Amino acid sequence: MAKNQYHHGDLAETLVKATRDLLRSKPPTSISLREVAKIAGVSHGAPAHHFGGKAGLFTAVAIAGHHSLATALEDCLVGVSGAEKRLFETGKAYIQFAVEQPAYFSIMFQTELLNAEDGAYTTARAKPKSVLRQCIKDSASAERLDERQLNGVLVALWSQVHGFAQLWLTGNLGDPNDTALLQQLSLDMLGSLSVAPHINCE
Amino acid sequence: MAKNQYHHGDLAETLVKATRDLLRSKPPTSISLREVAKIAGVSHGAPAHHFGGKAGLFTAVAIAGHHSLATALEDCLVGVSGAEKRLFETGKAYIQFAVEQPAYFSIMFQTELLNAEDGAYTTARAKPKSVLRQCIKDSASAERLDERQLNGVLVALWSQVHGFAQLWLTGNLGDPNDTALLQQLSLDMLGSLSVAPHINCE
DNA sequence: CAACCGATCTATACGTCGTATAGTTTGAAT
DNA sequence: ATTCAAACTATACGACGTATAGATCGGTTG
Repeated sequence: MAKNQYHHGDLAETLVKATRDLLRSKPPTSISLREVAKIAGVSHGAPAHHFGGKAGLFTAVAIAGHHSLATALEDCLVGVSGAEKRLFETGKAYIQFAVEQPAYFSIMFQTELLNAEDGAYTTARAKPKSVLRQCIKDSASAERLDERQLNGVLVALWSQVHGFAQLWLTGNLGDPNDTALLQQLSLDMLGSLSVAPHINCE
Repeated sequence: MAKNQYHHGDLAETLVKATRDLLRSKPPTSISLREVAKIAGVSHGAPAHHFGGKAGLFTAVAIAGHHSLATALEDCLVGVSGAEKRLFETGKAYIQFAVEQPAYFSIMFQTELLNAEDGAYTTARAKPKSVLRQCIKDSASAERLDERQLNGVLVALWSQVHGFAQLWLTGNLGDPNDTALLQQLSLDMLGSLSVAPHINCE
């Protein structure tokens, strides 16, 4: 809280927030520690003390991102009933999170920019996964699934929404600015789970 | 071919190949132009002339990667019959490509490192997509699908294998070195298309 | 055959970056 | 009041991407 140059209290969080703000307008790769430090009003050497280096700062940002994503996945379900609908909403929320803050989302999974072995990071990134898992587990027909099948569905669903997000953000599915197309494609995709089996039945 | 310092003929391709080799042992982010130039035995300013800059070189590598991926997706189907089996094999091939050369695969979709608007790049990255599309189109029951449904299935499938690849490579699904787990998870996932509808039926 | 010329590559320089290190300041405990 | 660890600054260093001017080559033209 203190505005003194030294010991201003929560520089760490300030730096994380500054990085998050920068991520709204530019990708992780083009963000420099010096730029973050300047925004926070500290010397460019300060971040290293709190985070050990650039990877450390990015890791802290990624951790916050995973917590934020997990929360978003939980919040999208308030007042939503029906197993199918709940799964559908969760998928939409995952994609929405990624699309609304592309750079924030991307840094969360760009392990070569992070201290991927950091315990807090591995713990944090397990949260969205467990929310998805619980969501699937709650679905009515999931009771018939054994642990391995449940995990298969989890991986399949997670992969689907995650892959869609990245493919969309990188322009592989069409113009990333075409929100109408995004709406259509994401719904078609989430709905195609009931279409896909036609293929399996040859 | 000439070993003279000047005009050695195909420096461009030499640089691309050198980059590809580096990608076997380190991620794109940690590769420097100067390092690539040194391997190719040229001055560190040379790459800029051929590719305009780092992004240009990476774009050339990404283009080669997409061609390579498209070829892999085609080659995996020789002698494989049955619509379901062919789709299955294509999915496996996509994942295999990504897992065998993680950095090569990742640079292909890391648009912030590339000249994403480059025509040759956008053309090249459309190839794997069209191979997938044809594969789906060839499946027996796909005849019943209209254009939009077909596209929905394409996006769903592509998203699934692509997302799985990235989640796996970033360690989100388990130890990336556990090949047995990879085998199990990928098969479970690809097979879960017939399990998923249970969820939709509530 | 000789002069030329565009393309290819080198040499050099510049600003920015991440990081390491030594020094300075602060708040709190003794 | 003094001490001390933590927080932050100041400085320096090597590596990087890029721009630019110069050197060198192959091929073409007269």
